[in-house]
Amino acid sequence: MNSEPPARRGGRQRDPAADSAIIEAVLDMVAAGATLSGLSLVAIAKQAGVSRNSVYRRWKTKDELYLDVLETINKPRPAPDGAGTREDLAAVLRVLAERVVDDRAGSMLRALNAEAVTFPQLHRRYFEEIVASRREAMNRVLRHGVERGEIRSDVDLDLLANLLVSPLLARMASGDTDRLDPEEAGRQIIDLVLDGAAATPR
Amino acid sequence: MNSEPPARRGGRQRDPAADSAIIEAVLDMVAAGATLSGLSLVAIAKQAGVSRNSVYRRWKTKDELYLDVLETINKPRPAPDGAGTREDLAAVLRVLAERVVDDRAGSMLRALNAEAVTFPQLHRRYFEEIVASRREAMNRVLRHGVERGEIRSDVDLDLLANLLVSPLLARMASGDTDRLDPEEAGRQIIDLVLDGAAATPR
Amino acid sequence: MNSEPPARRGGRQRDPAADSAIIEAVLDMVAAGATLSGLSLVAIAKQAGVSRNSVYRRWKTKDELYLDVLETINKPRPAPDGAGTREDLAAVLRVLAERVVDDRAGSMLRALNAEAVTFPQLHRRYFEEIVASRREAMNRVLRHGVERGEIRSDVDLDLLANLLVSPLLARMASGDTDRLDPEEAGRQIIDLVLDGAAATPR
Amino acid sequence: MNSEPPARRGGRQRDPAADSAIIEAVLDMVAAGATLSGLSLVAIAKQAGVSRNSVYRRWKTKDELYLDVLETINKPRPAPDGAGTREDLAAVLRVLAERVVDDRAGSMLRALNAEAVTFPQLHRRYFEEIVASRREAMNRVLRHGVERGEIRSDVDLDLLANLLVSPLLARMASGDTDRLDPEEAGRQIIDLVLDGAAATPR
DNA sequence: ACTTAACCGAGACGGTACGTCGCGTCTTTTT
DNA sequence: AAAAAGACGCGACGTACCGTCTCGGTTAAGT
Repeated sequence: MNSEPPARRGGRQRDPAADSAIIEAVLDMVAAGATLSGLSLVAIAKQAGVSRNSVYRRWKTKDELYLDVLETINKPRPAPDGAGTREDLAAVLRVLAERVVDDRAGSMLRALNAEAVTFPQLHRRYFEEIVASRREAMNRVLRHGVERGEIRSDVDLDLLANLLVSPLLARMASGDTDRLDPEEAGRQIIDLVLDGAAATPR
Repeated sequence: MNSEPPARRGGRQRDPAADSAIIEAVLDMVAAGATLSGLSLVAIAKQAGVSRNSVYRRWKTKDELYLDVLETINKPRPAPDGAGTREDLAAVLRVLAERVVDDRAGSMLRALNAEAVTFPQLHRRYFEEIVASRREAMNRVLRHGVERGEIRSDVDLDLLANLLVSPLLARMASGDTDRLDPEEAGRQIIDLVLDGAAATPR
Repeated sequence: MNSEPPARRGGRQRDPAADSAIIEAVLDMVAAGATLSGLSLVAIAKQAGVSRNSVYRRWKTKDELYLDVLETINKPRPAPDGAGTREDLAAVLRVLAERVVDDRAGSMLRALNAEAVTFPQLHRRYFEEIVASRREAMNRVLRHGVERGEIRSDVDLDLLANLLVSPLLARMASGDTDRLDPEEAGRQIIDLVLDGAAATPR
Repeated sequence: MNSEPPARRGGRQRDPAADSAIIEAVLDMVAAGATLSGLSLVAIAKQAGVSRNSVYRRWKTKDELYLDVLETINKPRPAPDGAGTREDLAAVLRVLAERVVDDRAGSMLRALNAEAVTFPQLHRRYFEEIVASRREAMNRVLRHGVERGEIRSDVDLDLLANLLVSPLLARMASGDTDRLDPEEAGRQIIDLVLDGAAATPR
C-alpha cells in the first residue's frame, strides 16, 4: 500500500491499524477544512493517535501519504452498458454524484484541486489516472449513443461530456453538496441536455 | 479602503504605493499557487518589498486584507439586454469567462472557495454576493427568453442556469483555463444546451 | 563580547541582560554537574529564562558561547614582584588557589579539561592563552629567584614550577576544594618544596 | 561479573565475546573523547557490533556497565618494601605513572572524575577505594622513611604525599601524557621534593 | 529426536530533545 | 508619524536518538 517497506529480514511488524488510522486522520482533517499544504505530519500523527515517528516511518513526504489517501477513496466501478443511452449516462453520473456527496472524498479532491500548483505530480498523477478513466467511460457511452442513433452525430462529444459532468463538479468545487440526490441530479441533467432548452428547433 | 488610519495630526504620510504593492503581492502569490491560510503577512510583506510593520499598520488580520484584495478584482458589469436570448446569454457567459481566464482573479476566487471553511465570513460575503448577482442577471435573461417564447416554459430555469454556467466554473476550479476562448466557449455551450444533443425529439 | 553583531543600522537593541543571564546559566549548570557537550542551547535558554531564539541569535555554536563564558571567569591579575621569592611564589599560588576554590570557575575549567577532545580548538585556545600566561608569570618569579641566589641553579625550573602548581590543579581536577584555604595552601607547598623533605642533605 | 543471568534451565548461551566487545567499546569511545553521560547504550552497541538487546540484557543501567568496565582496568599491585625510601617511592610512583600513560584507563578515570556529580556512587566507590589504597601504600612508605631517619620528622606527611603524587595526577587530568616516561618522571619528582629547591637551608 | 527456553539481530513503537524556521509583536533609528 | 531593521517570545516542524517491545531465526540444554 504505502511506499513499500524495504525487504524485511526480521524485527517487529508494523501495526496495520496505524496505517488506516493515519489515512482516516487525513481524510477527517481535510474534510474539516484543512489544506493539503497546511496539514503537517505532526498534526496528522496527533489526530491519528500515533507517534510522529510512526508517520514519518511510513511516508517520507506528504505526496506519498496523500497518494495513498487518494487511492483509498478511489474504488473503481464497472463500466455500464445498459439498454439505452439515457440509462448508461445515468449510471456514469450516479457514480460521480456519489463521490461528490461523500464529504470526505469530495473535500479531498477539492483540496487537491485547489493546490494543484503545490502538488503538481500528485495532481497530475491522480487526475490523469482517475479523471481519464472516468472520462473514457463517459466517452464510450456517448460514442455508443451515436452509433445507436440516439445522439446527434454532429455534436462535439467532448463538449457534450463536459456539459453533463460539469454541474456536479461545480457543486463539488463549491462544497454545496448537502441537498444533492445522486439519482435525481443526474437524471435531470441528462434530460435537459439531451432534449435541449429551446422552445423551437433552430 | 482599508481600516482607515487614525485621525491624522501630523507626521509622515502613508506611502500609497505600499497599499497597491501589498495587494498585488497577494494576487501574485495566490496566482502562483499559494493558499489563503498558508500566506502570512510576513511573506506578503517580503514579496511586496515593504516592512512587516507597513502591512500590519494597514490591516490587522488577513480577513481584512483579503477583503480589500477581493474588492480590487470585482468590477461590476452592466446587465445585457440585447435583441435575442442567445446573444444575451452569450454576453453573460462572456463576462464570466473573462473572469475565469484572468489568472489572478480566478486563482483568488478558487483559493477562497477551497478554504471556505477557514474564512467563513469572507467566503459567505463574497460568494453569496457575487454569485447571487450573476445568477440574478442570468435568471433575468432566461425569464425574458421564456416570455419571448425562445425558451421552453416547462424547463427548470435554475437547472438550466446551472447547466450553462457550470462548464466554465468547473474549468476555473480545475485551473485548466489556458486554451479557453471567452467568446467561443460560451457560444458553443449555449447552442448545445438550447438545441439539445438528442438525435430525435423525445 | 560575543560574536559581534553585524553593522547595526536600526532596529531593536539586544537586551544586554540576556547576555549575562545566559552566561550565568552556563556557569550554574556546569557547576551543577553538566557536561559541556551535554549542555544544549535549549536547556541553557530555559535556565536563563530567555527564548531559544535569543541564545541562537547570539551564538551559533557552543564553542563561541563557551569562549565567552571562559573570558568571563578570566580576569588577568598583575604579576607580583615582591621582596623575596617565597612571597612572590605565594602571590602566584594565591591567584591560582582562588580560582580553584571558586566553584563555578573550577567546574568550568574541569569540564573543559575533561572534554578537551570534543572541543579541541576551544581547549587549545583557552589553555594556550591562559595557562601559558600563568606559567610565564611563575617562570619569571623562579628565574628571579635563581638570580637572587634563593633557588638552586641546578634544578629544572619547569619541573619545579610543575611541582608547585600541581597540588592545586589536582585538587581542582578532583573537585575536592571545600576545605582549601587559598592563603595557607600555597604557603605550605612552597615551604616544603623549597626546603625539601629529606632529613639529611644528600 | 555482570548482573548475573537468571537461573538457566536451557536455551542458547550468551556469547561471551559480546561481553568483552562491549567493554572494549566503552573504553575505546571514552578514550576517543566521549563523556560517560554522553555515551548511550545504543552507541556502545553499535561500536561493539552487537544489537541493542544484547547490551540491555547484560546491564540494566549505565552505572552497572561502567562498574564492570572500571573493574576491568583495575588490577591491584603488590606494595613495595625495598631497601631505601627513594626506591620505595619510585616504585609507588611508577605504578601510578603507568596507569596515567595507559590511554584508555586514564581516559576512563578522567571521565569518571569529570562527571563525579552525575555518577555519585560510582565515583565514590571507585575513587575512594582506589585513591585510598594508593594513598595508604604511599603513607606506609613515608612513615617507614621517617622511622629510618630518611624523612624529616616534622613534615606533614599528607602534604608530602600530595606533593609527590600531584604532578602525575595533574598530567592525567590535562591529558598531556604523551611524552611521559613512567620511570624517569617519578625519579625526578622524588629527588627534587626530598632535596628541596632552596639554595641555602633556611 | 524433540521440546523448550533463552539468545540474537532487526526493526517498529512512544517519548523526548534538538536546532531551525516562521509568525506577530515590540523597540529603536531614520525619514 | 510612517518606514525599515531587527530583537523578542512563542510555537510548529522534521530529525535523531533513546530505551522498550515484538518479531523470526538460531542454538543449546533437558527430556
